[in-house]
Amino acid sequence: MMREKIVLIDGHSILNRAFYGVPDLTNAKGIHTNAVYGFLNILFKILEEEQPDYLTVAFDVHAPTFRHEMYDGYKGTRKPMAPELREQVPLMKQMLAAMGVVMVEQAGLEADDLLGTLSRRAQEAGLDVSVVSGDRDLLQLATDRIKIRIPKTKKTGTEIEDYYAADVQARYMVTPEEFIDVKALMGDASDNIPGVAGIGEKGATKLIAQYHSIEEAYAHVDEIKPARARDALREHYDMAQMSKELATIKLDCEIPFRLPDAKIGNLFTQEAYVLCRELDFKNMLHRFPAEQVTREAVEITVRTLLDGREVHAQISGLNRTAALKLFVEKGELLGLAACDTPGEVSWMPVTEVVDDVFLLEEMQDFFTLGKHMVTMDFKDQLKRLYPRGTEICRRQQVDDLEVVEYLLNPLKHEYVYEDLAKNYLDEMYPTRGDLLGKLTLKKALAEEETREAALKYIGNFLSTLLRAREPMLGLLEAQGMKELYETIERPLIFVLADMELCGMIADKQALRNYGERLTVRIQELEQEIYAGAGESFNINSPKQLGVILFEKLQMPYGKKTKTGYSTAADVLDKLAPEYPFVAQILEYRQLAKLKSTYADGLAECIGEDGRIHSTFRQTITATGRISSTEPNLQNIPIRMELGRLIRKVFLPKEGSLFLDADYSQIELRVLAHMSGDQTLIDAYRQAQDIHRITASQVFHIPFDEVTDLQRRNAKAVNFGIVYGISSFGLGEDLGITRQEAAEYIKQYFATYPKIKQFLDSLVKQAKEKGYVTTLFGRRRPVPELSSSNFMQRSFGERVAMNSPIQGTAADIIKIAMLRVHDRLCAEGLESRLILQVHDELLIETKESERERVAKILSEEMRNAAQLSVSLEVDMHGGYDWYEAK
DNA sequence: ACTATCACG
DNA sequence: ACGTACGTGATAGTC
Repeated sequence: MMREKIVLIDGHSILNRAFYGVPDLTNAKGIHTNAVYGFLNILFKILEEEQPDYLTVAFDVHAPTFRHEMYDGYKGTRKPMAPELREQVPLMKQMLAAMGVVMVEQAGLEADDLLGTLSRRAQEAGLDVSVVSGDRDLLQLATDRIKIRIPKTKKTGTEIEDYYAADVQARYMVTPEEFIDVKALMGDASDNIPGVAGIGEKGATKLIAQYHSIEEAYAHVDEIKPARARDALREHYDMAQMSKELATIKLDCEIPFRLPDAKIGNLFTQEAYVLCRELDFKNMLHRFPAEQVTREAVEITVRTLLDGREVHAQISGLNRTAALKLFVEKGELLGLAACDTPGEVSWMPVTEVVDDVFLLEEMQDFFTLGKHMVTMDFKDQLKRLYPRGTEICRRQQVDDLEVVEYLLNPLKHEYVYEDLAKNYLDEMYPTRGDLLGKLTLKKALAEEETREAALKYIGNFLSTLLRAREPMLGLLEAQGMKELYETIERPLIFVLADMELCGMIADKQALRNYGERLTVRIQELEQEIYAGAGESFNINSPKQLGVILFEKLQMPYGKKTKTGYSTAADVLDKLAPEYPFVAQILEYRQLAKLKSTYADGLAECIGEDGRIHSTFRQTITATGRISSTEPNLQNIPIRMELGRLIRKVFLPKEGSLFLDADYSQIELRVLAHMSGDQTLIDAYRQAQDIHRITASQVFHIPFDEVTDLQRRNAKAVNFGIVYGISSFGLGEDLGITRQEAAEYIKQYFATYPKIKQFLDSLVKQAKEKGYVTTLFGRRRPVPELSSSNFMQRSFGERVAMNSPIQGTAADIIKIAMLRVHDRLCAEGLESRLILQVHDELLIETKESERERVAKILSEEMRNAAQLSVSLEVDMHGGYDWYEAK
């Protein structure tokens, strides 16, 4: 018969491990949650592996101090608990209580002693025991029935080291009981165990392995070698005995503990579910049963309407706002959901008689009553109703709560209705996944069993939209982002929809030819590389390549990644001059990239109209930029000639050409303006070549005598400033020492003192307020700045310096896009804005409109913002994208 | 699902 | 002492 099993967890120790092993996480309310999150992950992993019958977590009564474990568990000193960790202790206990997990803690006893006692008692009761701790001191508890488990939180996941008594012996050369004596001899400053001065880990292990105990060693003290250890033990024997007492974990404490109480029940309770939701532990929710009931404050009635007259009866609500949402899946319109009275939602599915036009008229009815529309995913709805829907909606006030939530919280990775309900209505709704699983809405609506859940989803969604609008817009205004939203983000939705619909011609045949050219060379290189390696292997596998380069061919490796040798381009670049083999690898990599991502990847994206319709995403980036996906048209090669040639496949339509305009150093100009540094402002007023003039001013050299190297260095410093300068990063980039880089930075700040002041003020603001802002009021929270982790805090500082600059530039080009788009429409031109690449706009321009469009594009980009330096624009025309750049 | 790499601004 | 430049997305390999 299988023995029963108990898992005992060292609560504070595991929480501490999790805290340092998991990157800083906060929930929507800013509460730190990483330790609780990491703890639960370890807990679940262990429960899954062990399938135990009993579970207990032991805590110390007083929050203990911890070794500073970020890099080395051994040499660290004890530190008081970080506040971000301290605040998670009660949260952790709350979570465990919610899961019905038994916790033990007792005044005067350390968790070690509780674990020691409980593990022995359980063993005697005939159970298998697992003790889970981050602390190796617990190894003295190991027997052949008591397993000590030490989790290591790595970036690749959690790995657990297991020790039965025999494993301790194998790893440390001593038995678990002897382990106590080893520790007593070597001492442990962090546990206030003095040990014997002059005997370290090695010496202690050797002595105990030989004599098996301190007492026995002392009995043979005259035989001990080396002399230093002998004298030390002789001198400090009393200290050794005292240390042993301190190091010994108690096994026989009085603890009121009854095994049946520790029986594992259902961990995934309603209470735990709610707590996980509140802590934003999204990927833990799947562990809970699907029918998990959630708190819903409002009973929502969803009426399915198949007849227009019924609809009219529904829209008499006095509310000025109507939540309207067209549900569109993969371009297919499923129906319109509407809600203008809380709790009452109408669902009008597309049927044989109800089509786009019908539903558009329903929407129009709401507008006619003077109602505002509130929705999410508005861009997709607009695209589906083009062109009539666009015309109708353009004149309305339509609020997209996804965009609003993005402005309020730009660090989110997904925007879902239930988060809005939770954050702004304090109501908990099931997620789409809870209700529909992986089904499409179409399928869920069609199936009898899932239809109710689908309607519930629609009802919850619309009801949330209707009621969340006001608090969200109120918050937006309170945070000073109303104007940003109303004049930039909200109207931009229309521009992006038009750009996506328009798309860009790509010549499929030309792409194929380009790909074939690459293939020829790739195959040549493959053969040469296999010959050079003496075997064939997968060149695309960094792992295999690393073995070939650094083991078989014995090249010196520069860097290592978590998983092995780094074979990144900057490492290989250093090897290439000496090893032609490496140069071949680099060329192969380059061509393989061009082939897979661009030649083949883009070809797959060409639609039946011969055009590529990228999706521009407005709610992704932390800084306010837009992003481009499926395909990404914002990273088409340009720096290397071979890659740049791809741009020849992008063509304007017959009778049109491309006009492409990009801002010249917009971020540095934004910096000059925002910092108000007169020297930099003047520099922009007098010279074209800003990097050269920077070099001249920073290095005190006449403008005409600046060498190319000096200019290059100045350029790197300028980039560094924009990225949130650090001497390490700059040094890395320029291949100079950190000290030299620091000297450059010092010189730079001496030349432009207001820039230093400005950047410092950004970090200060971020620390005080928790966020930084752009010139147009866009916010970027910087939670990393409150981290106790040096690396994360430094990252926060760089983010605080970079975001206002990158974000302001993003704001400016969005303004330009709106104005360009507006004028093209207003002036009845056929030319279309089709692409934005952060500081660049591309217009497919009718030949007959070339002059007018050129003027519009250049003017609107220059005048998008009035800064203390002018915004300069470089513009080119061409009959493919290569030519227009 | 995650990592490494590399394309762009 | 710690170990990085800021912001993205796509692909291939690996587990």
